Amino acid sequence: MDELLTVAPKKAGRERKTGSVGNAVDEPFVDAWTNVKPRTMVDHAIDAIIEGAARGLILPGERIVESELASRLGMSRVPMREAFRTLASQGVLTIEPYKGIRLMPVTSERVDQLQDARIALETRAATQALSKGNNQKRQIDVLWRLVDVMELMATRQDAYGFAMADTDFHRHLVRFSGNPVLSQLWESLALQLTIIFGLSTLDKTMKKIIKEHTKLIEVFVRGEVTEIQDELEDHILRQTHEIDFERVISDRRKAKGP
Amino acid sequence: MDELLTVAPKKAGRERKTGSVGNAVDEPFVDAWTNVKPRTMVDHAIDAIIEGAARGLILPGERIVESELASRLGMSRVPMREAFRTLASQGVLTIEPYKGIRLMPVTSERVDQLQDARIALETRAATQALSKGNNQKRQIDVLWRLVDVMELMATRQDAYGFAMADTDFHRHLVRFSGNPVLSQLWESLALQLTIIFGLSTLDKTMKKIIKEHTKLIEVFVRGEVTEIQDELEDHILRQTHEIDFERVISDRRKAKGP
DNA sequence: GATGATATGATTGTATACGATTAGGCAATT
DNA sequence: AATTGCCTAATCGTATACAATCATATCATC
Repeated sequence: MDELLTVAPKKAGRERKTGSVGNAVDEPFVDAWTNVKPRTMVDHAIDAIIEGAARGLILPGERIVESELASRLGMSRVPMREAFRTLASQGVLTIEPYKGIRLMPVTSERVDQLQDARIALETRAATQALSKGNNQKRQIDVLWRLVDVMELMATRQDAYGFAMADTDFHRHLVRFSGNPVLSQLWESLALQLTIIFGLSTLDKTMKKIIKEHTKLIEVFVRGEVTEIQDELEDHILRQTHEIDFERVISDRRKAKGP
Repeated sequence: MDELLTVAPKKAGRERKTGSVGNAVDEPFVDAWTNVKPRTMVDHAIDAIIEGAARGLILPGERIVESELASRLGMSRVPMREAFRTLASQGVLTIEPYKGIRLMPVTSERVDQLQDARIALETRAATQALSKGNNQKRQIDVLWRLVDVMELMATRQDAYGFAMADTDFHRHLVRFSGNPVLSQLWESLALQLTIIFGLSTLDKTMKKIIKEHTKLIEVFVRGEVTEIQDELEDHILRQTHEIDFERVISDRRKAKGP
């Protein structure tokens, strides 16, 4: 970590939780105020680590020194360690007592495992969403809007924004299951995948990806369980295969190198 | 928390990780030494909270005061808080900044959600296990042995031991997928369900439960994907329906009452 | 009586200080 | 040369001390 992590400041006041476009499945607009929680140093630390990892300031498998990062972020080691515990429990970091903390090691095998777990969660979520009839206009509109965002980002060649919209698409699909447990597990996977892939979305296949998402929506509207399951599985596996994993890693190393 | 949590002492030395019967899918016996990690205060705290919750010393939704529990376990608040962060990230606790820590609130709705997520993970795991041919003698033997344990515990009327064997059965089934990510997510669910149901397994249906597991093994051996998926889903849902949820809660309150 | 301001105690969030463990170098020994 | 023991620096784990926040009670005001 040679570069400064200029992440922390961000106002010490109160803000809302990590937002995304829409609200929950049924809840109208109630929580907009009740969800306003104080942001502690731990939250900042968590955000900083995630962002630092996604931006390649910390590479997979690399060691993180508590005191160093703490002082860099302008806090003491105590909240730092609490952030570590949270992220370790989510699979982002590994803690070895008295040895140190490392960013999760990344192999193509592990990516496959994460994607496989994703398939498990997303297919179940879609199935449950359908069985609850959560594929009506209200939900579909959200998905179409996100595809619009993806198209916008594609024309702008904004790989980061594109990836975020893609993530949001799937996040909402999972939410339509109405099962927060599924959502929470999914978020943990999404976090790890975000860190692994970072900003490195390959622009040439954006059109293809958009097409796949429109197909997903169409199938979801139709409401055939096995069909959406197969479509989702194929979609996720395609994503894995289309990413040149070794290139992502080597790009990272180069970008950070000297 | 009126009663003493006499959980902590347990020697300060080094022990191995939380054990279960067998090893991983492929790994032989290599890690028996390399896996020996130092046990820190945080580990003790985590164990104590889980055990205290499973034994009903802390009830769902109930508040936990850091300093109180810390002194009870003979440690300072710092490792205590790290344990809280870990468990909160696994859904066992809820943290509200400056307000306090609570054991997860429990409703029958949440149990359904947990079980639903379990179905997602276990059916996928079984599917993957089959596709990798991990339903050979070596794996099946493990499952049969666990059914034997269940029978032994049933004759002994040892509800706790029975529940543990049941859990181990499913744990191994998930492991046979060879996907540690699935396993990790599953452990998080198992932890929450353990805390919710605690020791309160109802003895009258033990025989029925054993029969269900033998059926599961048979179907697993046969290797038909959709069949094992359906069987697993039914099995898990039956478990949910057979448990008198309100009774579990009220028993807890009574047992702790005065 | 309802409302609002203010003080007080309990509890959480954070910083600092100290003890414990590891990793690596170097010399002594075999 | 390989092994062993000991030393030191770096880093982690834990305890303690202090600051920030919340909840409640008390009181004044209308």
